[in-house]
Amino acid sequence: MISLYDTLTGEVRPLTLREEGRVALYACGPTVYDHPHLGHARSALTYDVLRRYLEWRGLDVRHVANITDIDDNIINRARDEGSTESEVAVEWEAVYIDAMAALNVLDPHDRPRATEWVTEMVDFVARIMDAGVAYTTPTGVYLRVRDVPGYSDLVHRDLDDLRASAGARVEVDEAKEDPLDFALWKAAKPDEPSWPSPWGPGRPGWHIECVAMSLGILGDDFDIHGGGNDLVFPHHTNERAEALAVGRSFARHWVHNAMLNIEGTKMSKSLGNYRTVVEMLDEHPDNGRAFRLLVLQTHYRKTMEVNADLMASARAACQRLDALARRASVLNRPPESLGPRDLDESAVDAFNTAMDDDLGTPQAVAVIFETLRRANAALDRGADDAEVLAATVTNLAGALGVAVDAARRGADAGDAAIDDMVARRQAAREARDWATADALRDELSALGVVVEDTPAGPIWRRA
RNA sequence: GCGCCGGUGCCCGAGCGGACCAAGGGAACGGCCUGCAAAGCCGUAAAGCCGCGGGUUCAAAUCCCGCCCGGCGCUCCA
Repeated sequence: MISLYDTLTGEVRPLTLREEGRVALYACGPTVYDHPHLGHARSALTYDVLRRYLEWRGLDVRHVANITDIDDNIINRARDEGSTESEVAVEWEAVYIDAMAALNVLDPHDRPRATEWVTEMVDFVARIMDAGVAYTTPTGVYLRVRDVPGYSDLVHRDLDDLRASAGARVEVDEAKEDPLDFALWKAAKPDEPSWPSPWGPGRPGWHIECVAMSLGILGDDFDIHGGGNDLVFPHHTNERAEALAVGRSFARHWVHNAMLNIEGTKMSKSLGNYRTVVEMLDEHPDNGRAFRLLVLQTHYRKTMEVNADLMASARAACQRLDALARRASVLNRPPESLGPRDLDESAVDAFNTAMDDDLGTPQAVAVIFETLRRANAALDRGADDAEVLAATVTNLAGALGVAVDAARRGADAGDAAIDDMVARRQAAREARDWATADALRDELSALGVVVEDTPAGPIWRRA
């Protein structure tokens, strides 16, 4: 049985599905107006791993991740660049999608864009108005929070308490009845993109988009709603209020991933430690995979640390995965020839047990590396179970989206020059000309190439 | 200020009442293997009182109280 922490109830509880065998998952995506940063990556990876694991367990998952392509940031960016909101959104959405692909994040089944759902949003707002829990002001349409029972349940804070701190950072709009009330529809300002509505031209409030799209695509009572824990309030709280206001059942389970720190402190532009996914990826060809492993090694609900040393150690760990695959590739039954049914049972059980318990990826990764050691030991003594153990490592890593690649000798191989040097070194070795062999190895080393001698001949890889 | 989450070895990070495993990854050191290496295996960590101080319990890293430190959130804004 798979259990997950549910933000609403504040406890780890069994995942009870709306429909047997099928999971409807909605994860909040980014607002596209700038480079995606490592926080976006962690969030996307969290739900990618959740989705992959559910599928690994045989469930049929429908994963929806939205793209917010209209909001203040986009409008400001367009204004600064002298371009249009649409151009900004299209440009940055492409960057985001490329970055996620580089991280081996599976494409969600649906990637709805806010601007394509405006009609549904207007309709949703209208129904909230009909329900009598919203009102209009010169600046837009607002939801009357006090009319929604249980409004603050998701944040686990008292309503008065919330109200008391409202406005601590942002000025309160005087026209609102209550400082907690929030915009469902924003009246158009000059030079801003707008859509027609019963309340005049304007654009949708942020929260209405996710309700309209999640309910619109997945239907009432869908299974899991996820996002960064910074979205618990106000975003998810308000989404939920909108759904409740019209009497619709919203998410059955709320999942939130934690933030990340860079060099021990929170990542922020003002501190200058703001890191984008593209920068991270550019620093090393294997960083995409290494970052995923790093994310997996910390539980998703805990703030994680990222720095250059940790990236390097994650890369080293990934190398061990590949090293095993290289050794195993010469076996009678290499890893790719064995399927999920042929794997080491104790390892798979331990892996599933860890993952079933609120996505225990750190323990799951530990199981993979313990199995890796067992596989290498079996290989050393030529034991029969080496094949199964090696395949287990590859499959379990794959279930988490970590690619294991025996052929990873530098994707940019084709380096005929290096192949040639390696061959000359091997010839020298066979002639017992150690001086020449070692000199060649030194040259290769200077090029960042490591040579490994195996029973099947030398193989090389980039350090 | 209010709410929530954290503080475990050189670094990261599991564990969250009890068999002494305080997992796993990285780094370091020793051994085996190797022509020598690399990879791999085995083993080690003369300082881990598991942030500090109390308490509960036969038993606490794991529960309770206080304190210190870090992080996140505190409406139309990741």
